[in-house]
Amino acid sequence: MSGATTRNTGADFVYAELKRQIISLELKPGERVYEPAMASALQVSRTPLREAIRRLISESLLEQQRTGGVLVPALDEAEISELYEVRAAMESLMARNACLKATLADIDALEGILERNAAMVGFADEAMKQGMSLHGKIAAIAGNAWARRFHDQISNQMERYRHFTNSTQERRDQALAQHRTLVAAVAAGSPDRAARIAFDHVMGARDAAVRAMSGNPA
Amino acid sequence: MSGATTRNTGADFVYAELKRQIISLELKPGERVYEPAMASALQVSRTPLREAIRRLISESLLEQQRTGGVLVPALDEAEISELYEVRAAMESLMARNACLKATLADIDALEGILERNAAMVGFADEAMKQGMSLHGKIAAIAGNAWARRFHDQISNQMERYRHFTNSTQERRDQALAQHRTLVAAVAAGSPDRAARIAFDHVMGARDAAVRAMSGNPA
DNA sequence: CCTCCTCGAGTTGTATACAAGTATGCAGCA
DNA sequence: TGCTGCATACTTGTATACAACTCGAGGAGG
Repeated sequence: MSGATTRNTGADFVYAELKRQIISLELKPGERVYEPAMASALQVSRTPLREAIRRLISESLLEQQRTGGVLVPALDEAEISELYEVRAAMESLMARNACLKATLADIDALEGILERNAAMVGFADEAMKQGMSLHGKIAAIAGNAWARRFHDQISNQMERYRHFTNSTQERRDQALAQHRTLVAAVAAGSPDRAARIAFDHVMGARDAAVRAMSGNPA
Repeated sequence: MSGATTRNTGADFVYAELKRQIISLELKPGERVYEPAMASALQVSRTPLREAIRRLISESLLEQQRTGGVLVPALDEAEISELYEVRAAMESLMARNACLKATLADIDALEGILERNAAMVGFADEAMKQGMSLHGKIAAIAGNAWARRFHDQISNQMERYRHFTNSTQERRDQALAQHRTLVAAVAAGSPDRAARIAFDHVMGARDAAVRAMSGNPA
């Protein structure tokens, strides 16, 4: 038995590949996608390509223009702030729920992640990954599928802005400290406090990103 | 010049019509959708139908099974709680932002809606509409397109559960009172308080809905 | 010179034909 | 009886052909 969650269809492959190209900026913001060219590049016919494009449009990873035709959405400095805000709302909710549902084993797991995270100080990429895994664990504990869905969608969008929002070492140290207080709040079973910390944590990241962008105009 | 936002395509019509049927429960939860039958019922070929189906799947208004084939998602009592939570997070965020951005004219508009709302006491449907329009105005003031998007998606999902979560007159009175305090917080420029009120307001609706459902098992 | 129109290349939208996969019922057999 | 394997009808997935539309170039007329 393979663990595949869906039948392996060409449209799914095209979806994944296009998504990857968009998120990695391999397809440039503002660039138009022509169906015949893209279809032959991916070695499929226009039919599965179009189905993949529809999915991507409904996730705002592609954009349809009124006249017909499809575009990679342009990057917009104002949008990134909105993305952070929604992410803050989602993580805040998940922190609250995690607080209400966490078992002792869950709390041990969170603290374990925190320790490994602390060991990564100075390695930006690894620290980033650990931060993601902390959040992933919290999301799993919270167990709200819709929140996770939206959070993932937001993360995909934000990935496109990554190059413009590089974080500093100082910022990463601060993040680690905030993660500590967050886990402490979960361990203490204080949902309001956990929610507040998660919210402020992401909003702080927003402010840092906005500052970094205005300092580093694209 | 027509105000149409997109070219009038068959796929768009099919999308809107299917969405309507799903939300209104005209298509029953758990029911399978067969492409040839649905295509001929809507008088289009399978091609635009399939594109509409893909969009609906990515909004979770349809569900794809591993074997291929598409289903109207079943109603799930556990899910509605998650939907309310995410909606609470979104409205809370929007209330906060509205607080930060509202002009004096905006506040006047909110208070106007509140007055008209109060006049509707006793008319459940009208009161519901006014409640929506209050929230719509707050969303417009907040101006976070992603939050609005997600909120709309959640609202569509919740619509399917509407029949099982009828509210009481007492609950509607309470909602009106909470709306008053929310607008007051916005007028006073207290973002934290506004956010908190909005969150608790929706979470209260969640609790009421969950109670109503366990009392009225579907 | 400017405006408007026409025409044509090229693109998207739709229908249909075909290939691949899935489920159901029935015969054969232990 | 209960199970296996197969044949068949039907469904979905893909390719291709065709229709409708968009946009730009270029010429006619003002």
